[in-house]
Amino acid sequence: MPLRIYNTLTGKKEDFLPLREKQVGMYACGVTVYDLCHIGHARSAIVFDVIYRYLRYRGYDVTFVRNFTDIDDKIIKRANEEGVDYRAIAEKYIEEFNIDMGGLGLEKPSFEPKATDHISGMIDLISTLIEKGSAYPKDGDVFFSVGRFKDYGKLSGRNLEEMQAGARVEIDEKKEDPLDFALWKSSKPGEPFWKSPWGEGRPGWHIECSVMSQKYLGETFDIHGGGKDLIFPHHENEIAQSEAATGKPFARYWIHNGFVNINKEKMSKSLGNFLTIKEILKQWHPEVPRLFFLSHHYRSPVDYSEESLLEAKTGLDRFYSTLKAIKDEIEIIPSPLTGEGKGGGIHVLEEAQKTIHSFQTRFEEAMDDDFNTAQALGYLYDLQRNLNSLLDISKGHPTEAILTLLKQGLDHIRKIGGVFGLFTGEPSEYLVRQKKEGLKKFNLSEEEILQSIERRSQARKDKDWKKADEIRNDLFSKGIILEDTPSGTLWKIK
RNA sequence: GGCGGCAUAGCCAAGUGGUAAGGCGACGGUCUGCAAAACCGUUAUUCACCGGUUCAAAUCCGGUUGCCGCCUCCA
Repeated sequence: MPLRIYNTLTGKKEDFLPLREKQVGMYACGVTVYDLCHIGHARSAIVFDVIYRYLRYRGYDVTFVRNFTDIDDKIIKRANEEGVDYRAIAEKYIEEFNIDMGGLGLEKPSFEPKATDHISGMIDLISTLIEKGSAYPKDGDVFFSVGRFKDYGKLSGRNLEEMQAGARVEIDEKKEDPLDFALWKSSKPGEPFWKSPWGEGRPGWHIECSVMSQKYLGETFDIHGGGKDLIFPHHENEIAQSEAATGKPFARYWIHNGFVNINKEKMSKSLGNFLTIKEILKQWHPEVPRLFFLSHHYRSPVDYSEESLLEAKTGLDRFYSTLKAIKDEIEIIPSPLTGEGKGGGIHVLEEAQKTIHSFQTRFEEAMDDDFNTAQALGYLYDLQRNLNSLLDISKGHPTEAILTLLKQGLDHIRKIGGVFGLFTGEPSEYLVRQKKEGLKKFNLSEEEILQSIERRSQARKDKDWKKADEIRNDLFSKGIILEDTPSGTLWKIK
C-alpha cells in the first residue's frame, strides 16, 4: 500500500509517488525572523518534522529544505524601532529560532537557506520572468503580471474575476492590475538594498522561496508545505513565478497544516493571547506539546488550552511509567525464569501477542493515510494497555513468553517514538525530572518527603493505620501522592 | 460580497459507504490495612437538524442552522 497524502492542489488524497524512486525533495516555508516564534510556528514545525521523520522511516532518502526570510518590511521596521541594523535583528531571531526548535526536539533539515544569500538567484529569476513577458519593471519596482499566468489561482481554488470582484487589495498606481504582486521593491533612503538591473532595492517576499526551493531541489520537486495561511497569496505566487519561468510544474504535493487557536480564540497579538515557544517550554516538557499536537490531525484546527496540555502530560507520564516498568521487569529481575506469573494469564498473553504483532502494520497503515498521527497514537495506547496487562500478570515472575513480548513492545514504542519525536528520554530520568519540577512548584524538599515516608513506614509496621494515613493525607495536601509497592513506598507529584 | 472548512459521548479526538478507534474524566470491580498505580467492566442504538440516493450513510447528494478560516502581513 502506498503512502497517501492530501494534496491542496487537487483537494484530494493521492498516492505519493516521488519523482525519483526512493528519494524525496521537500520544502517547508520557515519563518520571517523579526520576532520570537509562537505556538503556531511550533505546530507547523512539528508537523513537518514528523513528516520528514516518517518519510525516512518509510525508506526514502529525503532532502528537506526550510528557509529563513531574513529581509522583509517587518524586519526593517523592527530594526528601525530598535535602532540597529536589520542584520542584527535577523541574526538574533535566527538564533532564538534555533534554540526554540532545538528545545522542541526538532531535527535539523538538510538545508536552511537564508533569503539574503540568494539575492543574485532572485535577480536572475526576475530577469527571466521579464524576458518571458510575465513580469514588468516600473519605476524601480518589478511586478509579476498575474493576468498573464493562465493557471493563477489553481492552488487556492479561486479565479481572477472573483478576486477582482471582492478585492481588498491595496491599489498601487504602479501596478497594471491590482492583483499583480511585487517581485522586486525599490528601496527608500536608509533602507537596506541590493543592486539590480532595476536599481537599488530588495526582493519581494514570494520570490525567495521559488529560488531557494529550486536551487536545492530542482525545478520540479515533490513536497512543498507550510501553514494553511500561506496558501494564498504566498504559495499561489510561488507557483506562478516558478512555473512561468521554467514552464514546468513546480511542487507536486502541497501540504498545509491547520492553525492553533488559544482557548477557542484565534491567536493574535492584538488579542493578547500570543504564546511563544519559550513560554510553553518553561511550563511543559517539550514532548507534551508534541504529544498534544500529534493527537490531532495535522490539517484540523487545534485549540490550545491548559487542560488539553495537562491531558497530554498525563498521557506522556503514563507512557514513561510503562516504559520504566518494562525496563525494570526486563533488567532488574534475577535470571532464573521460574516464574509462572499470576496464573489466569493465558487470555492476556494471547491478547497482548495479537496487539504486539499487528502493531507495526497498524501504525504504518495509519501513517500512510495522510499521516494520521491521531489514529496511530490510538494504536499506541492499545499497545500500552496490553503491555501493562502483561506486567500485571508477570509482576516479578516473568515467563520467557512474557519477557519476549515485553521486549517487542518496548522496541515498538521506541521505534514509533523515533518517528514522533516522543519518549526520547530515559524513563527514569523523565520521571525524576517531573518530580524535581513538581518539588519546585510546590516548594518542597525531597528530604522532607522521604522523612515523612520513613515515619509512615514505621507506623505501618506498627499497624498504626491512623497515623500512617494522617501522614499520607498531609503529603497529599502538599501535592504529593504515595504509592505503596512491594519494593517500598514511592512518591510522585500530583 | 466571493471561496473554503468544520459540527462525533461530560470534555478531547480518529473514522469518506458495511453497522461508532483511542485518550481524559466519572462510576463499579480486582489488588490493597485503606489508598495510589495498574488491570477489568460500564459510560454515543448513535454522529447539529430536515429531506433524498442505497440492500446498507457519521460517511454520498440537496437544503437548514451554528461555528471558523481565507480573500491584507501571518505557521
